[in-house]
Amino acid sequence: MGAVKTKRMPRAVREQQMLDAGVETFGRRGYMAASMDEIAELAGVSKPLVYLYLNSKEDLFTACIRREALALTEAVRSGVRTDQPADRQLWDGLLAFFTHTGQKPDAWSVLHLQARTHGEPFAAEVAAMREEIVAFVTQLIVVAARDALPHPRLRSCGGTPIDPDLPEREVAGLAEALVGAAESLAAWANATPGVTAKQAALTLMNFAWAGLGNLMEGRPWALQGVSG
Amino acid sequence: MGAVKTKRMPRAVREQQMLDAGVETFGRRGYMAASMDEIAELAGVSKPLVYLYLNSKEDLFTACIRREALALTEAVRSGVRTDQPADRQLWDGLLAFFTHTGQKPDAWSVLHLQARTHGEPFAAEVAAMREEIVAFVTQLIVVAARDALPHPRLRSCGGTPIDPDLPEREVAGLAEALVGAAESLAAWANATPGVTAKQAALTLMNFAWAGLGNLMEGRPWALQGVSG
Amino acid sequence: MGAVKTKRMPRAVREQQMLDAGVETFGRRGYMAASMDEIAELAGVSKPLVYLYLNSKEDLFTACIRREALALTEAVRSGVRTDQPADRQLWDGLLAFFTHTGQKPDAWSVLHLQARTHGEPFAAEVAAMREEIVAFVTQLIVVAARDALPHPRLRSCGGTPIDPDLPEREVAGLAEALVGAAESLAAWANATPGVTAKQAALTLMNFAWAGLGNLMEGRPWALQGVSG
Amino acid sequence: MGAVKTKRMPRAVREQQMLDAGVETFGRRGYMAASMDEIAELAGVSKPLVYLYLNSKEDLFTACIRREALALTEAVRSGVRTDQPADRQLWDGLLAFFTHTGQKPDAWSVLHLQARTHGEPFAAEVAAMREEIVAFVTQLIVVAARDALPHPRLRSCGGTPIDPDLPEREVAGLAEALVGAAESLAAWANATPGVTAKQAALTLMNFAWAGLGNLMEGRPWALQGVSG
DNA sequence: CATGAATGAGTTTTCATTCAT
DNA sequence: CATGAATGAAAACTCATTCAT
Repeated sequence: MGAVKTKRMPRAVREQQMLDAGVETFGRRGYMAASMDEIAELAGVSKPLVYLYLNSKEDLFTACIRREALALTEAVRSGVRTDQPADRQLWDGLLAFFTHTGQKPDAWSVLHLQARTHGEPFAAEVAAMREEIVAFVTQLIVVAARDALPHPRLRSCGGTPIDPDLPEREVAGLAEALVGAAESLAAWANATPGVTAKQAALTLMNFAWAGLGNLMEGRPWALQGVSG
Repeated sequence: MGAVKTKRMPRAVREQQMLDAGVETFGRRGYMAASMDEIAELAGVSKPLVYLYLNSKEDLFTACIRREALALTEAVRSGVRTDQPADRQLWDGLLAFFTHTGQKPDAWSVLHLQARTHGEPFAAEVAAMREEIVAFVTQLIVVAARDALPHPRLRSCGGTPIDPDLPEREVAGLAEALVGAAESLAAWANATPGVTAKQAALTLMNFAWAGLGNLMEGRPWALQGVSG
Repeated sequence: MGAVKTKRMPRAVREQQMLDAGVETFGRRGYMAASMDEIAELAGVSKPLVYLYLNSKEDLFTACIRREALALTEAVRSGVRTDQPADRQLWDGLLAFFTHTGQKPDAWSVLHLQARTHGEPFAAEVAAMREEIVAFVTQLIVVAARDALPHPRLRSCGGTPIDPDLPEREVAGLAEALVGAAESLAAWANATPGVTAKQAALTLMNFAWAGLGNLMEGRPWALQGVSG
Repeated sequence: MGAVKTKRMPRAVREQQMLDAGVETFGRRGYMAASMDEIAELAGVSKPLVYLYLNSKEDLFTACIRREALALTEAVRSGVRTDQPADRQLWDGLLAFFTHTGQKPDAWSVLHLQARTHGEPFAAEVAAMREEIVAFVTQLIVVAARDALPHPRLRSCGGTPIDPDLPEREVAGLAEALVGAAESLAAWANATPGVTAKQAALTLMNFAWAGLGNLMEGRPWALQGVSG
């Protein structure tokens, strides 16, 4: 499992091994329950070397979060081609997302659970990543509303939605819901044997796209006795 | 904040005070960072008494999770009337859910974050609650498919979906997505000042219902080059 | 050597045992070389109890310094009767001082060496005690100058010396020198077998008193080519 | 501050740079708190080189003590001309002493505080230096007793005092007191802005010389009820 | 010579947990 | 019942020291 105990490696390599061990341990045990002893052993080095290179448990955790957040956003980014229609972009993004989180469950645990559960130095780190993704999704929703599903209400929208019926707050909520659903499905797919990234993506696509579509077309869900 | 230090109370009352203190402390500090000292002090009792009644930190945490899970499901259950149409049931359930999580943020933090972040004894506890909710939502989806959006494909479905085109796995994924979205929106609503339970519920309703509807009507999202 | 391992003692007693162990260990090993493990063992308790009662190594050290500084000044104070002539007061004070430091060499090491060698939280603590002693000696010098060794220059001095020929700074220097000599002699007496407190006091009395006397009488040491 | 990082210097020079760094660091941080890392960096060399040249932290500290002890005794020795009268020799010695300690406060801290505070390998080192100074002062006292302040009691003394009324032990105590006073005044002068070496020397001269004088002349301090 | 890589052994400190009263 | 007294075990972190290059 852990790196083979090899002596005398350049610092950059050792650091990556340490981050590997950190992600694995933090992801499985949780931030607080993970001990530096265990991480060092898994990395195949002594504890002082971990401290020499990464300074502290907090810094190590932050470095893990940062590396994995970068890797995830990079995976999603490189899976999407921006010259495609919005729904295709969303599909590609989701597929890349579920593929990545499925391949690196520990990293996903670090980002999705551990980082958010342990207060401010860390939550902010992952919040930045999340905002980037939410912004990407928001953008897709807006673009979809204008290009793919043209409707008088939205016809002359610019980059930011100004339509009074679909205000910023609501779009933010939609993006939040979509991203939240994706995050949950990622955990579910990881925990449910036999669920592939493609299936997860398709499920979410089905769930979300038409709902968004109806919404854009001015046919929101409504019920008597309920007012927004 | 903590219970007033009063002497000689019946065991049941003392236990509830301890659980109150536990939920508050676990919710704010996290499971590991919460100390039994702090919890005992907040509960207004001595530490040995906490051990006498609750046995251990693990048991205390489990008891907190169980109580709050019960309270949440109970809140949702009692918000829903099963003689209503499916969409109304979903709406009522979401409203009850967001109202409850908004009123007890520490309890929600315990259930949503802490319990899932700290391994097996606890994750299972909250998973049980989650499954109940997912089952409820699944049921609503199935009922909606048959009653509210009748379609030949689903006409003769019983309590469990057996239609080959909408297999269990897919419905489970949809329910998972919906619940996940709800969970994320709960955290988002708690963290975003000015977002009410009603707004959160409406956002999710809009997002989900029409998507589900289209799906039920046999018009899933599709893209050339993508096959389920 | 250490306290006999007895169980269940009241806090006040245990704290004194811990301070005893602290003084002994800090005095012999030095502040930094002393380990909390060693102190706890010598006190006959477990380490957590030391931390429960004394909070930290720093606080423990400070408590040791404070207790021993108080004990020393108290010993000197109670050895002096203020209704006696100045030289007798000085003699009694020195005797009490050397007796005390001779009986508690570890405590003296803590005050004289360790506390001054380890920076600000501690140096200030012992500086306060020292200032009290220096003030007492200064007072004796001034009183002696007026009462016991009357001289025109000093005749009408009040509590504080205002004579331009014997300014505050110089008296402070003299007191400093006397106290410094006493401190050194205490260490010397402790290190030289066979030197009693009485002998140390007599040596210093002989050394200092006549010098102060001549000084008061306006016959300071002078050498050609040397100007103040 | 630290030595400029230059390559390829002869060993003797490098060693001096290391000792410089050691004295500065030990003097400021204390022996234990000083880290070899810091010393190596301040010296502008790598840590292994420090070990190659100086072997260990203990040896480095010892070397620092030894160099500075030598420098101090050398400074005092070269400030005194032995063809001068005893009081002049004492004056010159004190002046040289206070001047040197004032100019090298870190070195003085090493000798006066750190070396004596950290147990046997080091205390012995500085004790040797101290003994040399005490011997020099003792010699001055004896010479003064015979030459400058002749008195029947001491008339036929040789290099070592044999008079039963002024035995070795007592002279040693006097020298110890004088040296101790000097040491204290050195620290006091370093810590009190505006006190010059000359002022410190004059204060001590005034304090001590006449006392010694009276003593030599057979008029020691005496009080009824007190017997040596 | 000089250094980046590496560590064994130790430090202070905390915490869940139990007993005697 | 209730609590002050007490601890075993383990955590994060540091440091003097060495080796391979």
